[in-house]
Amino acid sequence: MTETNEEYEVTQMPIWSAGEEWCGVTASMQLIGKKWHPVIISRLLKHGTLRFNQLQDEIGDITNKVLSDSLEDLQQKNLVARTVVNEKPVRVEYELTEQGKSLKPVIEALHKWGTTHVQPVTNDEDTLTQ
Amino acid sequence: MTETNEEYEVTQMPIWSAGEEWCGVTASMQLIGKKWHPVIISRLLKHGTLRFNQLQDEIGDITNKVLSDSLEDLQQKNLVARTVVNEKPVRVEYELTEQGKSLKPVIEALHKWGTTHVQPVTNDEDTLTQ
DNA sequence: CGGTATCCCCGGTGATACTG
DNA sequence: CAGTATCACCGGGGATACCG
Repeated sequence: MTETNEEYEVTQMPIWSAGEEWCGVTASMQLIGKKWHPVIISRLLKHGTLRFNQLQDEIGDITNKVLSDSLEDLQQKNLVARTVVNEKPVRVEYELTEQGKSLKPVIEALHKWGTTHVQPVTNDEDTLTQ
Repeated sequence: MTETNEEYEVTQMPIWSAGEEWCGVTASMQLIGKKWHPVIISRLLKHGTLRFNQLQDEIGDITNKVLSDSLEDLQQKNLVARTVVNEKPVRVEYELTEQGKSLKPVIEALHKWGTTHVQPVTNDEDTLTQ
């Protein structure tokens, strides 16, 4: 609630590194460094708006609780907005806030690097010599 | 050892999301999604080569064990190279591999977003109205 | 200097079941 | 449909001490 579009303020401590300026990398990681956050955000970036179960299907192997917790965390951080549409049955929609959308370059960088520099292992058989 | 410059192969499972193509975001997070990895990498990107204690000083609040563990992990993932210089006392240098250096855009994106969109909280007093 | 070796703790993650 | 409510686990992260 209290739809403020302000920046989320980091309260955890280790933000400053000794003798260095503010570490933006650490700051970012505190907001999106959780296991499922980047995937969730990338999904919302791609589809715009998604409902709970849609999100769950998109991601595939995430439990209710974990998805719920993650979304809650993302809301607190003002990266995701939750909208309840009073229909029958109730529909709940999730979308990125402006803050969240501003993460696009970050997610794209992650995606690009992942697809370019990481080799997936199709584990039908280990083709490793050792 | 065995200085292969190949791509690290992901062995953990949840790489594919249901009905979707390879998820590069998840892949990336499996490699650099640990708490200290991005900071370490950003430090090495900035300084090129650093010794153990230099790295520790740069980061500030990281213990021996954790830094050691993180570096070990980064080596396994072929992102960081370790060189032992036999002097007295022994000098050990860490630098990014080519793989590691290729992360530059990612780290830059994280840094830029963090410095632009996250407000640091200098906790001398809570200036929050609520 | 550049690490190991222990030990411990907490919370992120997860499985399962239940609800408005 | 969109979640809570429990309970449990496991390992990343950390403090401290020791070593070649």
